[in-house]
Order: sequence, then structure tokens, then C-alpha cells
Amino acid sequence: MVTIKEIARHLNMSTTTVSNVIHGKTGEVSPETQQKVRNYLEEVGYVPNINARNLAANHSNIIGVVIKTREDHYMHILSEPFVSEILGGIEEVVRKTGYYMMLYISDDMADILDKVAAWNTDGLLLFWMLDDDALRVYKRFRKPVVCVDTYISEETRSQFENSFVNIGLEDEAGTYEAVSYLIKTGHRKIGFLSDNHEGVDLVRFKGYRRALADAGIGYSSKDFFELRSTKEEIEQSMKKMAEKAKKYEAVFCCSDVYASMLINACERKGILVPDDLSVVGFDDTFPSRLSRPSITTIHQDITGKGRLAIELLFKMIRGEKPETDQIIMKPELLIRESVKKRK
Amino acid sequence: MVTIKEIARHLNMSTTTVSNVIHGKTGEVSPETQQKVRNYLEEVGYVPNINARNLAANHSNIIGVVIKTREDHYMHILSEPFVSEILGGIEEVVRKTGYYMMLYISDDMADILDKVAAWNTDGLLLFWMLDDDALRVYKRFRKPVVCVDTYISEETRSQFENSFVNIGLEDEAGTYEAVSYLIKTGHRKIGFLSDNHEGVDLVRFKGYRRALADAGIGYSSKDFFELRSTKEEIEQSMKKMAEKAKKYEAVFCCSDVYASMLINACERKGILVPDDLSVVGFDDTFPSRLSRPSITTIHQDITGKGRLAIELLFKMIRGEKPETDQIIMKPELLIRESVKKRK
DNA sequence: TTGAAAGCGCTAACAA
DNA sequence: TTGTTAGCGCTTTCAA
Repeated sequence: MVTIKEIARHLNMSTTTVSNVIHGKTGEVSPETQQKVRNYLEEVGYVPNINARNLAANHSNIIGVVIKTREDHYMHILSEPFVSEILGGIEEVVRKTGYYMMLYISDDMADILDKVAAWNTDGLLLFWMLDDDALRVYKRFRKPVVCVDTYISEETRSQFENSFVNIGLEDEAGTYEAVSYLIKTGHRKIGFLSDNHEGVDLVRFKGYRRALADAGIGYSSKDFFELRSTKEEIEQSMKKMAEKAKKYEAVFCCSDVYASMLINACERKGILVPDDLSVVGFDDTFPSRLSRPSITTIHQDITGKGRLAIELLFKMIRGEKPETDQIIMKPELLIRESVKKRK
Repeated sequence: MVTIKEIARHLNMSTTTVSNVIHGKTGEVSPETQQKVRNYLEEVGYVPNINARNLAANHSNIIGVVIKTREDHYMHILSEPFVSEILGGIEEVVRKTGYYMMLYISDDMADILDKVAAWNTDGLLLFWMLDDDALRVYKRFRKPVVCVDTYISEETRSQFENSFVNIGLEDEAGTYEAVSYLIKTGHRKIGFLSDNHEGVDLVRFKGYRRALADAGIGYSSKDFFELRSTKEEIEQSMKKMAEKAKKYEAVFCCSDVYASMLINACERKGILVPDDLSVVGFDDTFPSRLSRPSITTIHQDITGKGRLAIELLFKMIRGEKPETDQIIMKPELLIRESVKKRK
């Protein structure tokens, strides 16, 4: 690895000059010198030592992507279609902007915070943080942060002086629309399937409840299909859900993958979707398109969400203030084949 | 951000001592001093500056994961089920070993090489490299490298003095088995679907040809279903494949996703799988299980492959020499629902 | 337009 | 057992 110093020595000039032409600080350097340096740089195939650069310049060109995971989940978080799709959108922008993406996956916030600080990460993308966690990150980090799909109270948000944006989705309204559609198409006995009671899924649950209430349909806690999603339990649990579904006309699922798995489990029990049971998913990820029957779902622009998030982050890194500290995207009901009109 | 120097000053000792206890170089430091330092470290929440550490120690704790991508591909590489699954296996090991994973996605080898050098990456995981590219990387990099799914000639391999392993799969034999199964179940008019003619898919193609030949079945270049997989063309192209499939009894697909997409496209044209057409996939990724009909496929232990790759890499990073420079895993035919017995 | 030199925070060889 | 110090490779201020 050839260093700036060596180059400077070889060319009989100072490291400053070399550094200047490397950074295109033209105007500081005469054209001839520039050319000479550039040629030599090319010749020896100079590559900067990023650690040295980061240390001296006190930044890292790293964008940290923080994903809180559940260690025992049946699927690695990177395999979740929603995650891989949104990461794809982000990765492309990060790379093309000349930055690097570093994944911080953990179920321990304190650990993540330490790592982010250690790397001197320039900005942070936070996924599915809980209210107070987000604030904790910001208090410690004090650099640009964009949250994705984080439910954060007005009050909490006001404590992020600036360099903070939250990007979300109208989860409540989207779910309301989906469940209302189910009701409109003649379903009354409608279940809600999820593997947790927090954040996004909790809000979706509220949308479900509101749709039910508005249609004068009662709700009992039994209507919550609570999936156990650990490696050990998922399969058995999904079977139970399918069994339970026999008593229902429709099930709203918090993700397309769960919808797809439910359809499979049902089929194995001789419950036909949509003939015996209607199913709707959420997100419009790849599996919902591939499923047979294809899955009626709530579409959201996942890649676009990722791109928006990272673009806002870069904006803040450049020192510009975002116009708003919260952007809520609109979902859209996508009618495919997994819901049957019953009347 | 509090530094070692500040800590040393505050505690009235040298940076070496502080550094020593940070690195658990016990034996060098008296118990009392250790405790004193540790307490203070805890108190101020010391976090090392990784850039400084990397610069001084001349390593990075970064594992580079290099994936060559095709810019115009219909799907971001991270969304490919095989990729996300194997990355999941790798990420977990990397994280738990106290390293960091950095993704280098690009279609430009030279660019990747520069980045890897710039970051002073400790080891490299290379995916689907072409023969000479792999060598090029090694010549320049000269640190541990593990290739995954790379077809590399004996001759080329011998040029990597050491710190090199290739992990692959018996692609030829796997495909041979799948196609033979198709033949055994009464299919003779069998297509081969892929989006390229290189590397892994080329070897699979050879397995396909051999199975055909061994059964005395002729092959014409028309039997190669060449999918155009760009964003613009994929849909139209898949439709064409489905149309073409009308004249076939079975199609072997180089990935589960393609198998799944083909099944969908066929269904839309009224071609029923497996009744009118048998389909087999490859890899046994999630979509093959979710598909309806579920897809008969060649199973391989993807997560295990990733884990094996990274574990071997760490072994070399620790300075141990791998026993062998090539490990070829065995695939397994997994019979599900997408193939019909025709006789 | 160019150069000298300090310093980013840490490690490690060496001295005490 | 502890301390001094010279770098690691780069950026940047300030002087020439």
C-alpha cells in the first residue's frame, strides 16, 4: 500500500499538495503539478487508507443501519422480504453517494449504541425502534437520524432538536381499509394475525378494531391470532392458526409472508383459500405476488420508503434541515385473489 | 467522546496501562489498577475509536462480502432469497465473533478491489466470482479469501498460495439428479430455464444435458429457456417462457424464484402445474416452500454454506491453514408437488 | 502555489 | 508493573 507521504517524497513535494489534488482542491495547485500528481497516483494505483482519513477528518462515510432483531425468530431478519427490499433501496443510494452501509443488527440497544459511537458513524437509519429507544439513541448520538416505521409521540419527537425525521405509513388507515373491504365483501367473522402487540402491528390492530366497530361487529380477544414465531414454534403455531381459522370467514395478516404461510397451512387441512377462507396480507412484498392464490394486500412502496429515508438522511448530513420531522406515506389496497366476495 | 489519553490523565497513569486493561492484557497490570481503570471506563462510558484502533493496529475487524451484481436486474441482489439467506448465516457468525460485515456490491471488480484495500478489510467472502476475477482479487488482496460458488480451475487454484478456500455445491450432479427424476417420472420434452450461461448455471446446464443424453433424449438449443431478467423485460420474458412451455412436459429452473414465477405465468395462460407441466426449482429457498403447488427442488443447506464459509475465513484470519482449498457440498432432491408422474 | 508540522486516538516496542 | 514515545496515514492550519 503506497502512502501519500511516499508519493510526496517521490515527487519531491509536500503531502499537502498531494492531498490537495487527491481532493480536487484545484485552485490551490498549479495545473502542471496537478497533472504530475494525478499521473503518478494512477501509475501506482493509489488507494487512500480510509481509517486514517476517517481519523483525521473525524467522519466515517459510514451510514449505520440499525435493526433490532429477535434472536429466536424463525427467520434471519435479512431474509424478511420487507427488510431485504427496503435495504436494497437504501444500499443503492448509499453506494452511489460514495458512502458505505454498515448493518448493526442486535437485540441490545446499548450494544448498538456503543458500536455506532465506536465507528463514528455519520448518520443512522433506525428501524422499528420503540419510542423511548429512539430518543435514547438520539441523545447519545447527536448526529442525523432517520427512523423508519417508528411510532413516536409528538412529545418525544419535540425533544429531537433537529436532524431527525421519522418515516412511516398510515398503518391504521391501511388496515382499516383492508378490513372494511373484507366486511364489504360479506365477511363478518374476521381474525387478526400477528406475532406481537407493539409498534406497527399494534397500530394495525387498532385499524382492525375500528373497522370492526364501525360495522357493528363485535370483537373478542379470541379473534387475535397470536402467532408464536420462534424457530421451534412457528410451524406448530401456524398449524394451530389454520385450525382456528376454520371458525372464521377471513383473516387479516400483518405480513404477506404470514398470509402465505397461513394459506399453505390451511390448504393442508383442506381449507381452501379463498373459497373457505379469505386472507389478506400487508406490504405487497414479493411473496404476495408469487403466492397461489395471489394475495390481496395493502401495498406500500417499500423501496421508495428506503430511498426516501436515506435521501433525507443525506440531506441532514449535508447540514440542510428537513422541512418536516415526520413523513407518513399512504398505503393502498391491492385486490388480488385471496378474498372471495361472499354476497 | 472521551479518549484513552484523557482517562490516563484523570487516573494519573499512562495510556499503555489503560490500553492494557481495555484489552484484558491482565498479568501486565496489577489487580487494583485494573479495577480502578475498569470502574472509570464504565463510569464515563468509554468507547474506543475504531478508526484510530484500526489505523494503529493495522487491521479493521471488517469482513468484506463481495457480491457482483447486474445493475439492470429486476430485483436488488439483497432481495434474492438465496442471497439474503446466506447473508443471514454469515452476518450472525460475523457479529458474534466481534467483527463487522461490510457489503461491497458492484458490477465493477476494480472498484471493489479499491474499496476493499481502502478499508483494510481483514478477509473477504467472494460470491459467484469468475475464475480469473477470483485470482485477480487474491493477487491484489493477499489476505484470506473464501469464494462461494465459484468455478475455479485446478490450475488457477494452485496459484493461490494459501489462505484461500472455495466452497461450492455439486451443481452438475444435483441437476443431473433432478432431470433424471423428471425423465423417470415420464417426461421427455424437458426445458432448461436460466438467465445466463456462466458459472453455476452453466454447470447446471451441463448436468441437464448429461441427464438428457444418458436417457437418449435429444437436445436442441430451443430447449434452453433463456429468460431476460432486466426490470423492463422480465415480465414479458416470463410470459414468453410460459407460452413456450406449452410445447413441453417439464421445465427445470435454475432457481426457485424463477420456478415460482413460471408457475404463475403458466397458470395465467391456463397451463396447470403439475398437471399440464412439471416444474422443478433449485436451492430450496423460502419461495419454493410457500409456492402453491409447493416446488420440487434441489435442496442445499444455504445458511450452513454461509456459516461454513465465514468460519473457514476466520480460521485463516487466525493464521490457521485450511485442510483443503475446496469444499463441495452435496445437494439433495426434494420431492414436493410440482412434478407429476406421467406413467 | 507550496510546504512544515501538529494532531486525530490508539497500539506496542522499549525503557524504567 | 508502569510509563515514554514513536508511529499508523491522513487532513488541515498556518507560514513561507
